[in-house]
Amino acid sequence: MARTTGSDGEKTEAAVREAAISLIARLGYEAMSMRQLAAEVGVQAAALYRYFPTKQDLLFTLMREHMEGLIEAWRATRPVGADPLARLAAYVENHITFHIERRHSTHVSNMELRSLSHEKLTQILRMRTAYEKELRAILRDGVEADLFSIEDTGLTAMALIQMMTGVIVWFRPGDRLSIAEVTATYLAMTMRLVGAKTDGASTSHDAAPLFGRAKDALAT
Amino acid sequence: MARTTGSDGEKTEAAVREAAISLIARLGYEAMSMRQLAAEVGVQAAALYRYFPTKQDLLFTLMREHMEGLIEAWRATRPVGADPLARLAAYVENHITFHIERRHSTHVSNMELRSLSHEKLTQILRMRTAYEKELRAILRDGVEADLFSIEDTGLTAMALIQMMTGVIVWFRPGDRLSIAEVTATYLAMTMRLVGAKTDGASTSHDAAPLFGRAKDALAT
DNA sequence: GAATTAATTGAACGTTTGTTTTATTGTCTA
DNA sequence: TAGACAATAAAACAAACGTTCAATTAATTC
Repeated sequence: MARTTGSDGEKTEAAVREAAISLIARLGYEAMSMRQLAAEVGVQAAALYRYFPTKQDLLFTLMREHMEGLIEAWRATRPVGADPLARLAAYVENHITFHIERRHSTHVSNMELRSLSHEKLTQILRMRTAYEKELRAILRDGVEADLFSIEDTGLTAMALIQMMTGVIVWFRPGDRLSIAEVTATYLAMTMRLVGAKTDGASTSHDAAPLFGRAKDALAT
Repeated sequence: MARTTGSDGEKTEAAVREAAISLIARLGYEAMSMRQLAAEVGVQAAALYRYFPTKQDLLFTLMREHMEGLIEAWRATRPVGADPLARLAAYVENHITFHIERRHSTHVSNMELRSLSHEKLTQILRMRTAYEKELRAILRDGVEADLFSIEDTGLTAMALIQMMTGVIVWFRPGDRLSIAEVTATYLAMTMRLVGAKTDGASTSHDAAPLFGRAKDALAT
């Protein structure tokens, strides 16, 4: 046999991407075989090579698009010119919702970096660094404006990102908490972590009002 | 050829463990071949099967021992009967130093869970849950004693563990910061994150004194 | 110093791997 | 309706995989 009735290149390629993300997230890149992926799509293994020259190119494409999506999402959301507090809140919200909504894709991008060639790895890490740099800038501005109390900007940025991305390890859609609730709680934790000085006389004792406001902000 | 001069079972087994941790951490479990591991040890692939019945058994042994070591380290360090603040500080210090000192082993235990059979996975997860339960108990006690301000104990415990374990992603021994400095900074961040009420009138503004005390505590 | 045990080699097994090649069929265009 | 092109199947490739087995030698025991 050969070409099957109703076959369409674009649809097949999309199906390959989707199946690959799910399969790599579940089994790992090395453990997933091209035959397995092809079977999931409902096609022969050879057909995959019409869309991706090699297995590693497929992985790279998935990762690149994930990072591009993340950076684009932030670019579209970030409140330019706003105060560091609002910018930090926007960063946290964007980061968490993006990663929860793309759990599988995030898993792939975080776990399979070592399967990339040096050259491709560099490309992905460049994007990642650019994204993280935005958070460091927010923290630095906040410290300069005397809004945050931070010992080490770089270290705090890494700690925050690890904490936020870690959500996908335990969170499952349809859990006890909604995405908005999780995001609100993480936002409150973030604000305390950076020692944020909220409007007036709020001390470390009463995180509740901050928590409340975070929730409101997300409800819109 | 056959048995080589000076060969010793115990030494070989230890060398296999060590090489396996390093190799799996760098390449991943699936990507590492038994022949590669054998070459690193300076032995033929068949010799490995004298010590570990299968490749997966080797992985499981490494993970089990890592978890046993972590739990034992905490058991030996934990200040029983102390107040939640001191217990939390001890937990953070133990967790971070343990993981930094065993970066490779931690990488293996965190990244290769999916390569375990259902039965072996359950065993590892049981240990992990028991360890995390300790942190949740500390947080709960702290909230009850009105020492912490936390929205959700379980969620906060996960966030803290993700944040702390994440250290191994970016930290390299011999970095700008020493292990003690990193631990001290993470301790300060943790205390703010849980809204810890320090001795007297400390608010969210002045984290510096807390930071200073954390450093002192670690210097001993 | 002979017998026994411990440690390892080297070759081989059947599978599975990523990838390539060739042939075949559906779909679109003129 | 003929020809061009797109999309796939089927078979084959060499290489690498985890693992087993029999043979062999070093160390230990008696």
